[in-house]
Amino acid sequence: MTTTTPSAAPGHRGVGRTLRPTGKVLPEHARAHNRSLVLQHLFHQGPSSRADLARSTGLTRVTVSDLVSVLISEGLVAELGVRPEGKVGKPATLVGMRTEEYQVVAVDLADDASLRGAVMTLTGAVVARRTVSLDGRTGDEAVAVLEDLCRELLAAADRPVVGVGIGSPGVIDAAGVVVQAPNRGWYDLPLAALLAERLGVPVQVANDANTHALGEYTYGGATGAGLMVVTVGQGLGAGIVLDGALVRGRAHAAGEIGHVTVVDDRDVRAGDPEPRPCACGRAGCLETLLSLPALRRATAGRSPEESDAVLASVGRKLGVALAPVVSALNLAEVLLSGPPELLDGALRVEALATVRARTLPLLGQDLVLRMGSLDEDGALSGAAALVLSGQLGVT
Amino acid sequence: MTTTTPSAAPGHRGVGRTLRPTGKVLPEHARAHNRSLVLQHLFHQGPSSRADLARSTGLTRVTVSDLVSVLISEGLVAELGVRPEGKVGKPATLVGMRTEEYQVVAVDLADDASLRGAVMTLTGAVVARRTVSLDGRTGDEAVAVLEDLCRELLAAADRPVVGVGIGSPGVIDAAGVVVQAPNRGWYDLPLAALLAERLGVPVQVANDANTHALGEYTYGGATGAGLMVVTVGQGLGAGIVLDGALVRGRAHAAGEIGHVTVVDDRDVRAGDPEPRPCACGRAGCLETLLSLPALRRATAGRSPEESDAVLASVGRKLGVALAPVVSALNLAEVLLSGPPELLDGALRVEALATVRARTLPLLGQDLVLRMGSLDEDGALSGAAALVLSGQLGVT
DNA sequence: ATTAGTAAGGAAGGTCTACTAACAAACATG
DNA sequence: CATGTTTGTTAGTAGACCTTCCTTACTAAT
Repeated sequence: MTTTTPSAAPGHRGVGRTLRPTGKVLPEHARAHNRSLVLQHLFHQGPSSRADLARSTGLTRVTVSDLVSVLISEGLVAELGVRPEGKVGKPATLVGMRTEEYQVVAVDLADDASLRGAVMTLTGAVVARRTVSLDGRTGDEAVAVLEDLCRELLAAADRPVVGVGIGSPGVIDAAGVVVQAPNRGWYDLPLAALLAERLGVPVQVANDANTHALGEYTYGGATGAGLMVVTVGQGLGAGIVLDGALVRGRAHAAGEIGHVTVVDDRDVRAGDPEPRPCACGRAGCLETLLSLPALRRATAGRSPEESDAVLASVGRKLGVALAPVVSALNLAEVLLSGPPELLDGALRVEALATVRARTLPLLGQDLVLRMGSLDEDGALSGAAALVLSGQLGVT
Repeated sequence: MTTTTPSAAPGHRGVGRTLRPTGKVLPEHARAHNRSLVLQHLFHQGPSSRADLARSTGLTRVTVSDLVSVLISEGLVAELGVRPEGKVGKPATLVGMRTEEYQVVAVDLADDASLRGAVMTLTGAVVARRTVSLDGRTGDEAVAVLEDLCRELLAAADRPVVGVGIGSPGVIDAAGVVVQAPNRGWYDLPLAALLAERLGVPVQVANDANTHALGEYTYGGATGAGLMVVTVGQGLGAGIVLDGALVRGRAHAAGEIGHVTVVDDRDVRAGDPEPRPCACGRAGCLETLLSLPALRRATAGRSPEESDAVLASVGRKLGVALAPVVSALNLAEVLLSGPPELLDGALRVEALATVRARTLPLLGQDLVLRMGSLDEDGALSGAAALVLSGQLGVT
């Protein structure tokens, strides 16, 4: 660094201790932003005329025409002929994003035993699938398996591939470096950069729960004004979208709600069963109640009524944990992702009731707590959304 | 509106249901951003040379020189002579923000009975104070009292005033419209626009707890990567700063954690006293335990040991409510604002211990939970920070 | 059939922004 | 004293968007 500046101006009371992230903005960044804006509208609104795009983006027709012509020359957008509906004036020429002419490779690493991948169109339709077993391999060997899977999927694509998106458990920073993913034995592994170099294709990597949230926002039509997606799988994760952007957190660990304590000795005194030990080394974590293994164990061999009672009690714990988050962030939507037969019943109903009962009515009343719109391919859709976001700026 | 676009392209599975906030970016916006960037560095790092600014912003010396010359012509920045420390090369000309040559009017509406205001320099030093009693006036009358106070403060300023910043309880949107502030009898009141027109000066209005958080970030040197400021006063509020920006929430009600339920019948079974009724119409809200009236009532006439026990139990409740938020957002810092004799002892210690005990060690271990750096003028500093942010882009 | 009127899209020219390249000024050092 | 280093400025260039004006193509009214 340079030797900078005298300590402080008079009157500064300790201002400026912390590093503030700053960044210059160049006109070309504005251009990229506006380009994404056009793509965004075409993606979500479907084919439009240039004039339509000008109206909805606020840019002039000239600028939109210019941006569109670049997008057409790149092949991302195509003219689709004249709009049929007749009105006064010159008929509009529709342009549309060529969402079926490009593909994305999406990989879901949520499962401990196997890697699931797919080739998808830009709209999230699955074109081909591949699944490979890990057979206990971890570390560099697991990376090699992942790389092979990606190659296979890239070969299976029958259209140009925009990029590879990977949703993985663990703590992953914005550059796609896996800070830690204990299940895979990955620590400080620059997975995105590494695969991008080996595959020769852009690669985006992010936490699986976070990508899931992004997927619900991009493909599921969820709001971006305050969204939390709770993913129930082997473990429990969550992703939060505020103001259209993923929340990452100080150490890139935002969304790790699986290990919030929800059962302690006070709860036992109030009538709860003993807290179960958790893989994290403590006990009573939410994940010990709300995860597929935990839910299956708790409902196995029970009558429907008994199961519902158990699921409701888990829903209540979830609601208790969600209430402060909903309040602090004034969330609009909380989505649950996982098997509907376990989640979309007493559990969900009780969770919503609990959140409503425990928050300011102003905050809780309008809250939506529902199942995610994405099916079992939600994780893959999220990984695809990651590519759309990273490569095209479309969310 | 126009008649837009056919419903959707084939393959769109319900994409684009919700309105996505978008906005074009023009080169002039980039310019404004870079201008703020320069001001920001001068504000926080103190006087620097143009070359220093170029290095720390990433802009070229030419561009920085250009921006600085504009700022100088506007009077916001001044040359301060040559840097004393001799090194090789041409000596640097220091330029600095003229923080003492401009003033800000800040008003704190947190108190139910009176309005506190001050004239402050841009660095947050108080130049003059005024306080007026409301005498029970509400609605338009309260607005009139506020307007008079602002006029008085504007007259008391002996330097040009950059703007008026107001921190008020209630739900307030980004445009400074008071959606609801029951204590004042304000509903859908465009307070910022109204006062700006009457006073002829830019006016910024935001929730008092949110401004407080902004103040800790701007003046207190708190991190912007994940900050929550919990303000304990007549009631309980909070503000959250993520990625350098205030979280506003779906209905502009982010930070309303005062009415999260923390005592219910299960807690009673576990040994807690009966939940107290709350002003919100429910019972057992955090605010019924953690607010100045509640804390004073709970500690009045108690021995220090008894008081500490009470405060610790309140701290525990706070910790239980904070744990899910800290986990979900991976917060870096939680600050408490209010009387240190009540907060900065057993309460804070127990709250931190509770959060740590109830969150993933990775998340809780590095968490800082401390008193805010701002003194009793914290609310005013926050209001001043609001003006800096709104008018100059400095946070 | 003709004439208005309306809307879409493109071409020309202008302004703004930041960049690169080159240079003069001012100082420390060998 | 010559040399090298750093600062800040001047001049020229490329990019990005804007305003204005024009042509094209269609509907609606006469």
